[in-house]
Amino acid sequence: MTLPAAPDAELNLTTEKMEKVAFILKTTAHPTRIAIVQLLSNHESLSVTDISDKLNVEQSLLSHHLSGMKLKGILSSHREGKNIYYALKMREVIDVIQCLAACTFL
Amino acid sequence: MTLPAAPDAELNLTTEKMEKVAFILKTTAHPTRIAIVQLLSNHESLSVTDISDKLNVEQSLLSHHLSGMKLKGILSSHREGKNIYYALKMREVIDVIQCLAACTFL
DNA sequence: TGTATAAATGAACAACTGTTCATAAGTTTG
DNA sequence: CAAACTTATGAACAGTTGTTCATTTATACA
Repeated sequence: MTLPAAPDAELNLTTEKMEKVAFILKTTAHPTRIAIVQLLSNHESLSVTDISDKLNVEQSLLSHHLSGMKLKGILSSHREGKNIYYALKMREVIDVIQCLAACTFL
Repeated sequence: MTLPAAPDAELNLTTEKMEKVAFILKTTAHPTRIAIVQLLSNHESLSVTDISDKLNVEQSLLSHHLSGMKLKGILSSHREGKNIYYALKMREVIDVIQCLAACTFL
């Protein structure tokens, strides 16, 4: 299911928008973080240990990534007993990654 | 002209692909570099001074950005007399930025 | 209350990035 | 060839990022 590959649209962003775009790109630009987005795109919400197990990333490191992403508005979280569940808040990120992933020549 | 906003597709990338996606994101994640992509999406090819003038970025700094982007496969370049012209090689990057730019709530 | 489990935090540090500055290298033209 | 112009390069440095480790906070449950 690839995106429709808009045939070379013109790009016309304001400086402000460019900065915002750069911000999003930067915030997502990391294998672990992309894996997190992927996981949460398929799971509605997962606890830190869930994610840690599935991705094989050490608790503390994962926590740093998660809270960073939350801080930047990409994820949301809520506590449920002992666990804290994270969810994908900015779902547009999926589109972006999808879009890039479609560049098969990569 | 917004992208069709594929309604929450599932994401399923291999580790390798995730790394490549992260790489592209990282390579593009900078206001100046996004501006460069934008310029070159509208201009086929421009010399360094052209770009420097239009973006108001100092020559040396721009050169660093340009050669980085070239090294990473995003741009191409060729000499023509005194000037060196850069062009957008990996045009898929436009789609990505387009896509992100469509997230108006940003 | 004490112990176990889950997650966050903060210090420390290496690695990487963005930027500036001075200089070099390639090209044209007088 | 010298002078002018265009672009690249490399050193230096500040700032940011990714990671690890030890510790702390929060919750549950015996």
